[in-house]
Amino acid sequence: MFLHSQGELALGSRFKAVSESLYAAANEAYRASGVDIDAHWFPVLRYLHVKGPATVTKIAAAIGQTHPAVSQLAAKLRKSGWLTHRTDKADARRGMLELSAEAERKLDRLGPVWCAIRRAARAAALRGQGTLIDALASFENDIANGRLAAEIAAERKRVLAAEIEIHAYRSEWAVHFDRINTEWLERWFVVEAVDREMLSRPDEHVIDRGGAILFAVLDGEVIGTCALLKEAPGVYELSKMAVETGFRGLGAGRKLLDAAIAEFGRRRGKTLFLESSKRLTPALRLYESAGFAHLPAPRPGSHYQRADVYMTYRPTAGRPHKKAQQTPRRTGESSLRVR
Amino acid sequence: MFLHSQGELALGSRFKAVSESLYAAANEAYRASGVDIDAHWFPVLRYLHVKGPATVTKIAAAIGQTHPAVSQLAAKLRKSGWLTHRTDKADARRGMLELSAEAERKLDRLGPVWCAIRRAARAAALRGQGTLIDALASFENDIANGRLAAEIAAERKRVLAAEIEIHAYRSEWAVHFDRINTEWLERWFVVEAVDREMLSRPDEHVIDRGGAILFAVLDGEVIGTCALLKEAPGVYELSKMAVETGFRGLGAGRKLLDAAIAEFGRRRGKTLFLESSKRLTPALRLYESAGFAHLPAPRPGSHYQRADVYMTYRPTAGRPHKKAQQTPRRTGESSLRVR
DNA sequence: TTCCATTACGTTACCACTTACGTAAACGAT
DNA sequence: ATCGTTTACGTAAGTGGTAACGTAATGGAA
Repeated sequence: MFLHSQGELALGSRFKAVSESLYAAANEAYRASGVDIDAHWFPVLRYLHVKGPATVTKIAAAIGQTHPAVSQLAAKLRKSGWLTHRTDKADARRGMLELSAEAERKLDRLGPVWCAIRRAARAAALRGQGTLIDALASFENDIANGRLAAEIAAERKRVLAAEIEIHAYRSEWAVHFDRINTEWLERWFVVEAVDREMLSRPDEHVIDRGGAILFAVLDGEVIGTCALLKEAPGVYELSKMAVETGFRGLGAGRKLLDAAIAEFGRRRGKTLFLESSKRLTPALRLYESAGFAHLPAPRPGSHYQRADVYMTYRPTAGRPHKKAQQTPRRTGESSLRVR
Repeated sequence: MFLHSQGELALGSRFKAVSESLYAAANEAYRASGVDIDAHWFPVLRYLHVKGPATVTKIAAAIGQTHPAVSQLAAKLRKSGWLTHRTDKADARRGMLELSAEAERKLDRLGPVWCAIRRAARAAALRGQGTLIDALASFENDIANGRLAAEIAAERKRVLAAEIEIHAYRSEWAVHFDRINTEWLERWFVVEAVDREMLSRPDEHVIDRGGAILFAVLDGEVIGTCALLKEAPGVYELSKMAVETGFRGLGAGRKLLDAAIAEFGRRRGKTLFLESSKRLTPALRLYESAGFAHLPAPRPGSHYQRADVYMTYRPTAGRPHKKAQQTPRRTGESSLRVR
């Protein structure tokens, strides 16, 4: 092609073409998943999904676009029911954009598609070797002959066919323990120094002190974590339970919780407690169904100021363990998490 | 930035943003050069400049855009005098787009700017680690802090300040000998098997047979070539004289010709001839001014079927050699070339 | 000769995004 | 308390592109 002979001079045109092809490939994947979503909406929707409600200008700055672009898209998404908008009471200029419940539910399940796109794109980018021009040419080639789209479809199939597995701690997964919990903390609270410390050195703060960390893994991707912190001999705290945005409602939370309780049993623990927040109702319902019972909050000597829920595990109070594994709930636990 | 945390998922948005920034950076360089041109026009204008007149659909296919895009741009460029349009007599559907004389003249001088853009872009790409995604991040970084624009400006200054030098043959420049002559041949005639053979192995076909190849070099970039082929003892043919598109009118052709004649003298040659075409009037005028005189074409035993001009060097017929070096002509020799 | 598929290319409508600008609220210095 | 500046965000207009369609010429095949 003529443009390729122009070396770096035509990079602008080629980047733009690649950009549009990527949007098209992503849209194809969304259509295949039966989700009525446009790839151009991704930055805004994903931002709101991961970070929670935000203003127009904040989103614009975060995703590198102008605020009119976000404003116009938001207007459209509001009309089609993806977003709700309420003006701030404190500052009448500001309007908080928030995902509708339905939008949240749709996005909660998009993880596998995103995973497929990410993998296929990464593979295509890595196949390009050498100079930028060569790498770009390889990428363009994969797009032109449909390889990228084919790989996205194949990866999607793989991921959808895979089962969620629970694995014990591996130090190479520490980064995911950090990533998933940090994302969750930023969404719902704030990351404090204590959090950063534990998340950055989980070997030291959890494993070496007699605790355990479990990972939910889907086709090789870490999508959820859960920790069992040893408070005292026989006393464990269930903590750092989080499922990655986009992989909710697949039963990962339930499997993590069951596995954590099993691990607690294997260690012949006497007391298993957790602290959480009333805001996280879906998570609380999960705990209740697994056999946790409420105690008056706060727990004496609690590490967390904002914890207004305190629960302990009472095996007889919940339904039997077996049943939990047989019929994993698939209804939207939008934020399975213990604090 | 939020988008960067999304890995390959946001590649589409990022490519698009970088693309737009590249256009902006290029536009800044054009503005600095005082050329009233938009970077978005580059693929179309450059195609016409390098390849010659073409139809809408042909251009569209070559530059990877849709034909309406080219059609609309062509309409705009026609209005502002960059293009002329004449419908084909043989096929009334087709219309040949052609650069106006003024456009040709402008583009002939843009080589230094393009060179600067190419160098700065390549440098930015090399700062990335090698994969496409790293290169993208490097570009984003250099664009954000203004480094790309600064380097384009700096390179432009360097190139503009540089003098055109004539250098003897180096085998690592063989690729440029091929590139520049192939571009030229494709523009004006067609590349035949004989051409391809000589251009791909100049050592063997020119140097080893007692000939010479000269290169015009501007700040390290090879922008022109010229060959002295040994026909027989004391008999040389001036051939393969070409200056790269975009570097015309800088005097490279004149310098190459003078250097070739000097080399001919150094070898104590008796006869120096060339074959060319009547279509290439600016080149013919250059040869005449350097001391070449017309003989009846075709030359007995000519290699070239389409050569309808045959000239030999008559030192006394032209103005003295010294003067040529003192006052290089800078008027538009749009296609300095011997065939 | 007729007819239909193909080719060339223009037109239209639309889309995502931009720049430029306007409005209103909030803020801060005097 | 006032007034200029900043912030938030909407609107309008323009840009560069696409998809879809229309039209006219061309070129076989029936």
